[in-house]
Amino acid sequence: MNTIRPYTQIIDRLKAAKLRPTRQRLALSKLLFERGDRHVTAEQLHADVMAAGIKVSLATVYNNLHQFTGAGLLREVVVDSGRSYFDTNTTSHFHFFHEASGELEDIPVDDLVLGALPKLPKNTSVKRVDVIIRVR
Amino acid sequence: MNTIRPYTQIIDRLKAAKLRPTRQRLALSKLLFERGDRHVTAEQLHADVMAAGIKVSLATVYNNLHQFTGAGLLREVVVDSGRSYFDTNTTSHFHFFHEASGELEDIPVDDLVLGALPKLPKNTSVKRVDVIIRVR
DNA sequence: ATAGCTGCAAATGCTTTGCAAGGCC
DNA sequence: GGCCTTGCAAAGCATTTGCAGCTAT
Repeated sequence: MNTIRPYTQIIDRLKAAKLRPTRQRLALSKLLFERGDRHVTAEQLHADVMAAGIKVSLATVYNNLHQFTGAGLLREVVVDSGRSYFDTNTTSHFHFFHEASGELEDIPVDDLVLGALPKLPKNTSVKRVDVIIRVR
Repeated sequence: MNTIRPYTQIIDRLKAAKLRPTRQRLALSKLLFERGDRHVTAEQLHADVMAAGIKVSLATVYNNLHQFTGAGLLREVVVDSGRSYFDTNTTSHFHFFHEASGELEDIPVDDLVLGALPKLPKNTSVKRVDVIIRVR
């Protein structure tokens, strides 16, 4: 059957983020957070959720991806100008980008260690460090 | 005066890249390659070249930026989905990105050393490593 | 009841493309 | 002359926004 059951765990997570567990949001959350680490584009997630039989507009997918990102449940990874990936792994880690397939792959944390950070520009603090190894 | 003199050095560089030294291409080259390291967007460069009194269309700026990139004279840096920077420094180095101003800044090579690269996915080779430290 | 969500379609912003006219070799 | 370049305007694409109607609490 195609109904999405309202999993307590996900609902609690959404409540903690002050996001109402609507039908659409629940469906998206299930796809994102119950399948392990994922790297999805808005289009892909939209296709997924439609395939699961839940009607959600693409605009709503975008809105939710950004709300999740704002709440710290997702991390946005920019690879191309013109395409954003959303990563369900919000811990500090880096990526391989496969130019041929357009896929993102996590780099195991221990496999790439950054040396000491450089001296930062005056009056700034680090918001995030992005490392992308482009392979083909 | 506003005329751009056809600098031999630049012309040779263009010839080596099999790009005809047209008036527009020369003007763009001068702005890009005679001012030290620069990080420009297509829009910025277009504004610069217009300010220098040479009429160049935005499409031509894009075309040339890509031709230069293809010829290895520039390097494209993706920071945002929806905005591309072109870097005149084509040597291996990393960047600070100032979120507030939208500016890119080179990190001195010695200031950030990458540890050993991780094991690559099967049948792949590294095309490029991008490191962006986002500060605010 | 009401603040928050959603869907749709239109708008946006950057970038690319098609094609006729122009310029370099 | 022939081929590369350019300019313009139109098209493309991913993403955002405005707003009327819906829904969770």
